[in-house]
Amino acid sequence: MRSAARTGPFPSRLSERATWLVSRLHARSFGLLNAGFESHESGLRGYHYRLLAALDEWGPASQAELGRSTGIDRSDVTNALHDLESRGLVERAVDPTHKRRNIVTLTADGGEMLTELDHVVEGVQRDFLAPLTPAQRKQLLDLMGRLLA
Amino acid sequence: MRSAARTGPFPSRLSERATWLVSRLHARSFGLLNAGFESHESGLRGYHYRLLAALDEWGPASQAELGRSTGIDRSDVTNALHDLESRGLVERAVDPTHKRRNIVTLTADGGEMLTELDHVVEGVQRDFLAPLTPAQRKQLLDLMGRLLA
DNA sequence: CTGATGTCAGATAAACTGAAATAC
DNA sequence: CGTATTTCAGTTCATCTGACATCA
Repeated sequence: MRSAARTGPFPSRLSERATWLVSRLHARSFGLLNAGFESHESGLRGYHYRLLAALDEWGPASQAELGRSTGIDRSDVTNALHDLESRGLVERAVDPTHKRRNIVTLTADGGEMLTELDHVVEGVQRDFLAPLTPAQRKQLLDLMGRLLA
Repeated sequence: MRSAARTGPFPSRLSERATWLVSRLHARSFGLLNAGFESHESGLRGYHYRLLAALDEWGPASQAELGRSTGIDRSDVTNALHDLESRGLVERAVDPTHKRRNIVTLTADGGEMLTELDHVVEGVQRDFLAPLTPAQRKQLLDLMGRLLA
């Protein structure tokens, strides 16, 4: 093994690479999420949850704003919102002040669905963070939030 | 916004969902990594780096072991190793004690390539962790490591 | 026979690209 | 004209599935 011979400001060990750790964590949380959504049988997936949660957290928004706040591509926002609208979980109305723009609003049904999906995500988060103490969980969420701020 | 009305052991805000944070962080680090590998012009990507780094970190291994330690699927390990072998960065030899198994070894050229790619990944890590203090970076890597242990 | 391994062909689905039409 | 929004069609690429032959 060559790593022992290296020196430098950053670790050379794969297990200390932030990119690798994040990638592995993503794979795990993604798998847990998919299993959770699958078991819920609503047919909704990560994209849909993200959009519902964003509408709940930040209120009505245009599709472009939703895309920016959730990190979902504008064209994928369109597709996912189409699914949500056809189920009555969101409503799209033309913005009177800017007729090209849609104002997307969470409906009552959408709120209920979000609450259900939230339980799924809560369960996933519980499993995902299980190895950590409550203080460590808080710390991790805080640090990840700082990175994204 | 409905979130203010919720109560429970876990946050209802999207920005405090571990799954969402990890997903966003992954997207960012993935983008940075891709840009880094692209600029390096070696034609190698994340898979290749992971395998080279795993061989460096844990020494020669079978393909199945590599798959388990890196989280890469067996069939993808086969493909990526084919690329690496054709460039002389790794060598594959049949395990004399188990003829179905290949022992994969990092070559000298592979070690040099890894060092180069490591510089790319170091740069990415520097950018990625820039918002955090050195102490916070250490803490984050530690917490992520615990989750994966 | 059971189980692990390496290989191959193909499917899946999130993420991205490019272009068009509309509105400011 | 330049910019932003929505939509559509198609692409990319990491990841996963299923099957098969080989060997302990």
